[in-house]
Amino acid sequence: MESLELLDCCSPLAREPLDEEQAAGLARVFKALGDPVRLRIVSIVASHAGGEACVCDLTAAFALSQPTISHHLKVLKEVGLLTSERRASWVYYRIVPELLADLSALLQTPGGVGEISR
Amino acid sequence: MESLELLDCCSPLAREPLDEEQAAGLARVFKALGDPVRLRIVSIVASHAGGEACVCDLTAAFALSQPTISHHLKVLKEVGLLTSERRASWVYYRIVPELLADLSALLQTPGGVGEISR
DNA sequence: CATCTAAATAGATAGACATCGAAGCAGTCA
DNA sequence: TGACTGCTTCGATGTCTATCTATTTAGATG
Repeated sequence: MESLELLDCCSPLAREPLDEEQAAGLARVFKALGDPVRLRIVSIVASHAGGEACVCDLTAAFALSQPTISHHLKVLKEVGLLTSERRASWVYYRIVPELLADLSALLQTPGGVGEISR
Repeated sequence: MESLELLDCCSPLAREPLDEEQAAGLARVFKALGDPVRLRIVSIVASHAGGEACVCDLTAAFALSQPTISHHLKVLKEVGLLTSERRASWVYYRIVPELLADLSALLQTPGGVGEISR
């Protein structure tokens, strides 16, 4: 897992243009979220009791093969949105709230909704 | 442009799992942001003087052909992240801050960063 | 009108990706 | 140890997409 100081700190998109490197790093994360199945996986994990879900919970939630779910989990983990931990027979996935918070801050319209335009 | 009540209202990802339809709609938007060029376009437009930029501003910022930039603008517009307006010979693009704000709210960790895990 | 410039569309192509079944790996348990 | 279960990895495949060049559309202007 590569480090993910994509944002120096909470700078909103609108303050200044992203340089190529920042854009490349952030785009990887958004691309990971840019699949309906992965978005649902994230939301299922995030809202699951205890803040974690095992792969079996997830495969049960989709009409997709288990390897496909595993693939999506790998993608989400590679960009730093999820972590995993094996306990006994099961592997549990958790979200990384810091990264979600970073993305949230990035997208925040400075000064609040509707202040920039309109 | 289809309507975009993707979020009933600012509900964070973690409150409850997204249903298929919500996930599909949101994933389209994240996918649009999931390309480095498009992310930079959004940031350039958002941070540009007056809150708008013409296509010529954007083509000048990339080592890409004009049709390629046009393609990316179309994608961003189709998911509702940008609007465009023609004035004289030029077409000006603006961001839609409401949608960015919705996404920001969606990704917000309920209760603040780091409260859920760790 | 003829011409020029800005932007969009069309068509082609190479690379990426979501998905599957099959095979491999890792723990558990009798 | 052997068999079983949960998950990951591998390899193949059909679809999607980022990019290009060429063409077209739309305003402006002489």
